[in-house]
Amino acid sequence: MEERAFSEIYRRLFLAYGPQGWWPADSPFEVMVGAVLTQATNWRNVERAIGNLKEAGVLSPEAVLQLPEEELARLVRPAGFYRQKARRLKSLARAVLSHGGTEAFLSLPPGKLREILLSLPGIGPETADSILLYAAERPVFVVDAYTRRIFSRLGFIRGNEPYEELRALFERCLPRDTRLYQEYHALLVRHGKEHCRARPRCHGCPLRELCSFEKGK
DNA sequence: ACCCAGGGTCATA
DNA sequence: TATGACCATGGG
Repeated sequence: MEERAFSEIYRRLFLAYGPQGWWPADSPFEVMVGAVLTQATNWRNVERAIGNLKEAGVLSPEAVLQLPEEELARLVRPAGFYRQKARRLKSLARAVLSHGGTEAFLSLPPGKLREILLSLPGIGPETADSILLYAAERPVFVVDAYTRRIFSRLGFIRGNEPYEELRALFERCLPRDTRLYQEYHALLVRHGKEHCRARPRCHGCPLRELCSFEKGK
């Protein structure tokens, strides 16, 4: 049904922007940390926070668990929501270690891993799936706000569907391929920032021929 | 002075 | 199921 269209959109995005090299991180645990810190937050600010963690030498589950919560909060402060994020990182680190470390944790069966992640405070479907896709490298399609906005403006969805419904839609319409999902999500974020913000800048949009949104102006 | 950013939780109806 | 308030920093 939409298989053709979804693949065509990917093709155009890749042609327009090229490979995005996601997720930008030096280790799987850094991916997990970034996934929490970037919640409703500009990536720039996340980079500062992660820089602080590296500088302090605490970018490991062991160190995060050791560090007093107030100290952790001070380090991740540039990322905003820093008190709850410090708490969230703590509980994530605790879960990782209780399953034998990052490697063992990420090697759990994907369904089981997803269940554990979702049971943690402050980890919802998008954060969990980002970890599954970019840290555990499992073929899970990540649905974020840009995905909703872009595809609703293209006319394929309303935009307010439940998370699982959209994830199922994308996974049904695309080949089950981890690299494809990684690149697709990254391209959607790139395209969203560039052309599909709340205040749209449709001029020069690589998807304009497919977009039913411009007419509404 | 606004608006927004690579969400999630909780209370309410 | 579906809104709304809240969390907080930094850039445009």
